[in-house]
Amino acid sequence: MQGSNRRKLRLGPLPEYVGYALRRAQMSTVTQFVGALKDVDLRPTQFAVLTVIRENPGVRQSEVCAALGIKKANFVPLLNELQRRGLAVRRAGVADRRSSALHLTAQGEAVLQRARTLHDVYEAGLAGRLGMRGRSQLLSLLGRLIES
Amino acid sequence: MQGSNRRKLRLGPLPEYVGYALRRAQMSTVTQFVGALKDVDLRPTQFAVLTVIRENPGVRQSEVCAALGIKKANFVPLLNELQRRGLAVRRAGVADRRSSALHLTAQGEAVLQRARTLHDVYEAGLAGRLGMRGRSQLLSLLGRLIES
DNA sequence: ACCAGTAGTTATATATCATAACCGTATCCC
DNA sequence: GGGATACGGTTATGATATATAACTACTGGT
Repeated sequence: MQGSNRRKLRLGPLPEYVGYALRRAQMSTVTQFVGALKDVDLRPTQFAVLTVIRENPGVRQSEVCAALGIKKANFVPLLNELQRRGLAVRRAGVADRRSSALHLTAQGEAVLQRARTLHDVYEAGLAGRLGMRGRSQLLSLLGRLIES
Repeated sequence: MQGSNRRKLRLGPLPEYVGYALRRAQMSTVTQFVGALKDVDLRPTQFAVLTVIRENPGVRQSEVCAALGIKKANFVPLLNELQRRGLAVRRAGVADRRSSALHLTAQGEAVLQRARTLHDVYEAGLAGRLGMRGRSQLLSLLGRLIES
């Protein structure tokens, strides 16, 4: 990343730690993700939010938050940005006037469509490293860590 | 996390994405890590830095940065904090007066020792979810994602 | 009509991650 | 040996992520 400090350091037990390996893997994949989707300029969380809204037109903010593990307070600026960019909108709730119903705009649909194409390339790159079998094993193993 | 928005949302293709699964798994494990080590009050990065210094007494900052994927600029406040807490020290470099040689203090050694005990419990919890075989598979698969 | 709870917002603090510019020192090389 | 160049570390700064508490507006039950 910088400097040619290529004297190999001893990492001790770190490489044997699941948490450490997860951290490093995630740092690496996020970087790749951002690079792969830079044409549509979407970060992983934004991509996930758009996807959930698209799959569930009219959802409430708190539902998206619960589904993705985002705090409702942090969701506000996140959605503001998507709205500012014309990708998603808050519509007034019909039954419950406290809540807003989230929808993608036509442009949001288009951008998400394009993002998916780019994401597919990125995902294929990961699958290439893992192999088909490895990929499904990984998904299964990570799933065991997620369930709280 | 909040609200009883337990209407199951459709997540679309998200659960099939390696990147998304990694993200969720890491969110979950970091939370567990912080909880497990709250008695010694170490975050994952601090724990990793102390470990590397301990394994390589006298390392330079940039070496630790390269080994752990930390930007040198961000390493400064990180180490400042460890030094402020009396866990690590910068000693003047002997051969090269630009660099500082990093060492753990006696207290740093003690805290790291204690941290490792706590970390072992946390790691065992993860291993319990994965199984011994699953754990080593996971480490292997994550390793394939890390090599850039 | 009251009141407890919910949806969303605001304000705020901390941690994380990235870039660029800078200082002092070391190295290279003529 | 002296000047260009590179390196180690620091500072400053900005963007992003994450967490908590308090507030407004509204809901639903009794």
